[in-house]
Amino acid sequence: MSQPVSERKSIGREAGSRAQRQRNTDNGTERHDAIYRSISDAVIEHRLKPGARLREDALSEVFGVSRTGIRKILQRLALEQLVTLTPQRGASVTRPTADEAKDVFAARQMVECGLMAEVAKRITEDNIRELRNLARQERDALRSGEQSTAIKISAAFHERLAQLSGNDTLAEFVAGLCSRSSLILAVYGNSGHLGCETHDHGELIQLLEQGDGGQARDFMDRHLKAIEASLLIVEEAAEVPDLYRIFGS
Amino acid sequence: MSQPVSERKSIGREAGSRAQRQRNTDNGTERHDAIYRSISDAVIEHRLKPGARLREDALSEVFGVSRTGIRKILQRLALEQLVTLTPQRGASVTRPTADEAKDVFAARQMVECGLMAEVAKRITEDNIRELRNLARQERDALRSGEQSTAIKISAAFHERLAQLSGNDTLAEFVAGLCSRSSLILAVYGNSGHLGCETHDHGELIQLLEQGDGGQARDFMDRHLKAIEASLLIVEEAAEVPDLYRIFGS
DNA sequence: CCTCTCTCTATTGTATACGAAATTAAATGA
DNA sequence: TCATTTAATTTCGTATACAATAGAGAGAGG
Repeated sequence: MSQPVSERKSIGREAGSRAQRQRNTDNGTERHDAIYRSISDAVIEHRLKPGARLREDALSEVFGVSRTGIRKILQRLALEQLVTLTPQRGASVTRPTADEAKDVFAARQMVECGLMAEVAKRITEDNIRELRNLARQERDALRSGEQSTAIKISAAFHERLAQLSGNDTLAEFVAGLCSRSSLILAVYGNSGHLGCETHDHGELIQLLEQGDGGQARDFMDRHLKAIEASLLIVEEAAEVPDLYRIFGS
Repeated sequence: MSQPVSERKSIGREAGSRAQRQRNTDNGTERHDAIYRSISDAVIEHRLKPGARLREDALSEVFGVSRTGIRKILQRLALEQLVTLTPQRGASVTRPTADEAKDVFAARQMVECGLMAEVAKRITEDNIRELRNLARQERDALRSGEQSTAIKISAAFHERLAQLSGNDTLAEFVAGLCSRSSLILAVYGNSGHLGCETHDHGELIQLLEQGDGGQARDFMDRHLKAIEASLLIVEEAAEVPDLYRIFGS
């Protein structure tokens, strides 16, 4: 369980090497993007659990790309805080701390709520349709019990919403926050009571359709507060327990 | 001027190679960080102008590190939007567009203003002293006509302010925005009328010292609006001019 | 039986070499 | 004289090889 990748060490070893040799001709950027998304999704959907080590060799064998490319991807993931890169020990899926969770949700509350007015102003019929579509997919995933898929789609919903504000910088920031939130939900989430309530997003869309930015903002505020409140934040053990304090002097 | 680095091509060529070979023993991360800061500062202080190409082997010769390390640093800078990495043509200092400038300042307004209340609550005597120190340094730099230094210190001031909120995620975001702002100021800045007025920061510190979060927020709002208003945004030429529209049908 | 130390292996960090793509310059034809 | 095509040079993208380090495991001593 702690080495989720190395289980498949033997998959496509020589085949991978050959494939990548030939692929040199076509556009490598796409391939790297695909791998990036692949790992990112695995982390977000909790198929790679926090703390899992991501060895460069193993990844390069699985994806048939040399370590150089993997390192690039890993660095990108590290800057998004999805993986942690410890200096001489390699990469591992980040294990978000309670503080981090608090910060991320505070950030989301500030930015996403702040964006609602602009979104309500700029939203079009097409956008509404698209959002409804996402909300429906999320509901379906939730019904069929695919929690991780639901979490991913929920993140995509919030991400798209931020994009509609027209501010690319803030949209990108929100996207990063949503990814991290997915990870946080995967760790601290109460499995019985998933992050976003099913009907929440639908209601929000309705408010936006009416062009009521103020109410949308308030709704988003409650929505995010509700998600945060649903987290099971356990006070984590200190790295090195303070035995003196615990056992008296 | 368009190849600001290659002028010094011959500096420390073999010496660099030897040095790095030996330096393998001590911590290489520091060296990379130093190079990163070096380039970052050069961009922020406008010694490297927007559009300037950053050739990998030129940088590797200047800093005495192999291209591999340079690439890593360049990617980090690219993710912070300080340099642009065009697929098959290498790295260059990003030339912020007017839209980007607008987005960045909108983001700063939302986040930095939103943070003021928390900052006012948490600020300590030591923090006040530190901020006053920065404000003084900025004033001095401005008096001696060192605009680029003043811009850098001003960014550091805003950055530190955000850190005091205790929300690391938002603080990092603000730090990135400040770097980009420096670049924007370097491009669109009216040289007669530098971004932050000298007395502004001092006044802000005073409001924070009094613990008046509301007023601090309003002040920051005006402050950022003033900076943005001071920008000389020229409508940029479209990549490919629409000749039909210009010359009639 | 537990703990401490030493060695060895596994994994990362860095440099270098090779191959591909793009831009530039020159040459030739219209 | 200008445009078009081709060749050459420059620069990036990727793989591989080698060096260094941290962690695990075994062995010895208490």
